[in-house]
Amino acid sequence: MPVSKKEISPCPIDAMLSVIDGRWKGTILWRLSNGPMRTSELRRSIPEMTERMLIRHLQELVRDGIVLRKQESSVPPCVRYSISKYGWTLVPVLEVICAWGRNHLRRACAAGRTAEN
Amino acid sequence: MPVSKKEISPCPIDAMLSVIDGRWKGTILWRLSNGPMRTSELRRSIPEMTERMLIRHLQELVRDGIVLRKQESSVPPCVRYSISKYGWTLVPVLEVICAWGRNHLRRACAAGRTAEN
DNA sequence: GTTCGTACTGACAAAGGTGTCAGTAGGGAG
DNA sequence: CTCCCTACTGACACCTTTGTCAGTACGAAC
Repeated sequence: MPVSKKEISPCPIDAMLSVIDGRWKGTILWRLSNGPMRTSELRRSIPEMTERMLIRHLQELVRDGIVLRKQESSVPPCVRYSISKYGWTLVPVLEVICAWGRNHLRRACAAGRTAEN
Repeated sequence: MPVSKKEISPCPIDAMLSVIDGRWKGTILWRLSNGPMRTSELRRSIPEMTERMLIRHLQELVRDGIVLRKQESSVPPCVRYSISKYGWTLVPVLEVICAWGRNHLRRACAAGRTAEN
């Protein structure tokens, strides 16, 4: 089930990126940062994403210890995902990334190709 | 010349990741953070990377305004790359990423699979 | 008794990033 | 005259990630 970089690189930047990297992981984490959600809730909240991808990403996030999976084995199965205590240490990092990205987008929009510096 | 995500996503996290993402970009930036370097110097300093990849990544970094290309048109061509003023705004972000990654690697090594939470 | 919903899996095709290989120009060394 | 060095390009194969499609179990609703 390949979703992110296969082997664990000793480079810390790569290590961090391998956790975040994956087409929808950022979005999933973003949704979960508002509180626990069921699989189907998550899927419906990101319509462009397929269920297959959701599950593959969730499994990786769980494997990496970022997300917690809690199953109430009722008969229509009910699984709830939430950000783990460890996962919360990731959130400030995402915020830094997000801040830079926002600035980058502004720059990309504003300057078609003006000042480089 | 595909190296990173094709279309510009409106998501700031994706925007930032598209700048960093690429097998060798982190390493290249790391090397350049010690000062300007020639193409061949860079290539030799990262032996596992091919010249082709170096150049593709450098071109993207230049396109994104992170890296500056300075050509002295002497007869054996001499091109020097350096981190731009804008590129330096990225460095603290990389440091945050790196710090988290380092911690993550420690955790991954120490805990084969011990405490989750 | 067929259909719906849940959370998932497996097989497979389509995209896209990465790597390999050869080739470019022009001066210097041998 | 040939080879080496520089920085770079183009064609192409490979492999990983992404996406599509069908199928699983089980109970509840109709």
